[in-house]
Amino acid sequence: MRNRPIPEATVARLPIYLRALLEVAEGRGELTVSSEELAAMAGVNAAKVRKDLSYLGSYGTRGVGYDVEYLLYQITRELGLTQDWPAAIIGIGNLGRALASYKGFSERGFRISALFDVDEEVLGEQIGGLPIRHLDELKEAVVEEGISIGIIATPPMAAQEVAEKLVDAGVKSILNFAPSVVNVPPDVSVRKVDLSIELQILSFYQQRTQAIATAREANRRLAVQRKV
Amino acid sequence: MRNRPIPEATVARLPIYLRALLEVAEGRGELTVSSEELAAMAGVNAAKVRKDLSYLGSYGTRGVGYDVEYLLYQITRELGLTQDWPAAIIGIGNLGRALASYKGFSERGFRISALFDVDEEVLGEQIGGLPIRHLDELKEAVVEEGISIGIIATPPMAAQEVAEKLVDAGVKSILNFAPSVVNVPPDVSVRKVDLSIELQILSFYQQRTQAIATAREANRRLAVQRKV
DNA sequence: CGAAGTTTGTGATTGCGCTCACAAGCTTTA
DNA sequence: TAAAGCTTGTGAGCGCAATCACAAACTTCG
Ligand SMILES: NC(=O)c1ccc[n+]([C@@H]2O[C@H](COP(=O)([O-])OP(=O)(O)OC[C@H]3O[C@@H](n4cnc5c(N)ncnc54)[C@H](O)[C@@H]3O)[C@@H](O)[C@H]2O)c1
Ligand SMILES: NC(=O)c1ccc[n+]([C@@H]2O[C@H](COP(=O)([O-])OP(=O)(O)OC[C@H]3O[C@@H](n4cnc5c(N)ncnc54)[C@H](O)[C@@H]3O)[C@@H](O)[C@H]2O)c1
Repeated sequence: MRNRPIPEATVARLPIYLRALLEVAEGRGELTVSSEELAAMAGVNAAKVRKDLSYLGSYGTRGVGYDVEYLLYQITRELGLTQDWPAAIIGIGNLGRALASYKGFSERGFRISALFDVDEEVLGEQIGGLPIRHLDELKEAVVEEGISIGIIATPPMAAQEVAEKLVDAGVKSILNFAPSVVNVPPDVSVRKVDLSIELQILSFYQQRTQAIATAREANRRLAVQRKV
Repeated sequence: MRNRPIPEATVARLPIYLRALLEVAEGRGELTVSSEELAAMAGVNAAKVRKDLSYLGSYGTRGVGYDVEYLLYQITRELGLTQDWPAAIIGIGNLGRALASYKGFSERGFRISALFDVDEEVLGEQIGGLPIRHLDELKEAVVEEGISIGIIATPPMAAQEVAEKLVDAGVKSILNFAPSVVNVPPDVSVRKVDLSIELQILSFYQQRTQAIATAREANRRLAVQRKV
């Protein structure tokens, strides 16, 4: 089992377990944690927790649970969080600024180490000690700072072009906030965060339940009418 | 087929098709579009596009493709975007401000119609014409403004409490930006956007390919050594 | 009109992920 | 030491989603 490739769905949950484990470690000084407890904290099924963790190896003890510190270390290592991941943000507008001054990234070894834009107005401005540089300097900055992650926060029209510049500079991981599809070579990972899509999914389900409620209401009225 | 419930995976892709269709409609004045073209724009497989659209009904014409305007209308209707969805943002810090002044939401009928916080310092301040109100006023605002979506942008510790207040006020759809698990009754939908998790997934895959590259390199060196 | 060319709609197949259920293996207790 | 009690690790079964492949239905062309 432990030499099998880790399923994507599992990879996506490891960060959640990591967060739960940190909470356990910092909070009550418990040394071990059961899959049941972890499951409750992560909001998933206990069997899923066990199967997920079993892909990393047999790090639990039957009858006891998982050693918190040890499991923390193993997940951290598996996710590649024992090393530092310098990241660059491209497009320093509303969203880019919020991201640039967000403290939460550094907690897991992600360090924003360069900011880029093309607007003359903002070039040179400092945010959290970092100057906004021109996108033309991207390639040299990637090499100098060892940047491994590119965060795109430009308008959608510019996203593909910026992605290509990132790829050209050697960046293999991209997080895209612009609502547009970006195409990259197969050796590059792109993940997108699209708020508008999330809202549309919510409205789909809400509309659906509203429609059902309305239909029920109509039925009820018809029933009453028939009785009268 | 068209009376079957729409699979979740399909719902998540409809907004992407919608965006692609809008691009087709506005750009070149093409009246129809093929599944192949849509697939290319959405970055997915053509068969998937056809199957997805078939859940909405048979809106295409064989040998021709899909009528752009008609399909636009059908997807819009299915996603519930023919009506307005007033939303509230709770937690007006770095991220909340970026969201509050984002123009992109209104394009699809999402309207930010109230802002909430608990910090005395920011209460009363105006952002984009909206005042920041105290969280205690949430319930009355939800009723008055007909708010149907709650966007949580508070620190993680406050997220569960805020979610409960939203639920209590009657909100059935929640978008959570705080890195924490929130539990809600089964009739409420929660979607989460967690940037830190996205970065960790990226680092997992990047570390993995780096590890492979390093292993190859080591092998190569051993091979050279053996030859010498 | 008939044949060739397009493109949809969908049955069939395959693969992936979730859940269940339980043996294996540990701790505690007497 | 033996029995009872927990909790892990994982095989088996099931359902959802992706892909394939092709008949059906349309358009175009000769
Ligand atoms: N602000 C939000 O809350 C929010 C929410 C959801 C999605 N988004 C998306 O995030 C992206 C950024 O949003 P925003 O509100 O910060 O927009 P913004 O207009 O405030 O900022 C965009 C920035 O990108 C810069 N830019 C433009 N073209 C560029 C290029 N080719 N290279 C580098 N920089 C370039 C601009 O100069 C500007 O500073 C958009 O795609 C938007 O749709 C934003
Ligand atoms: N800023 C980012 O780019 C970013 C990125 C990823 C995730 N996040 C997450 O988004 C959330 C907000 O981030 P931020 O950077 O805007 O933080 P922030 O500290 O700038 O803002 C948080 C705001 O929430 C308010 N608040 C606190 N408790 C509250 C309560 N109980 N009810 C209502 N409001 C309350 C605070 O007064 C403050 O105004 C955090 O959970 C953060 O982890 C932010």
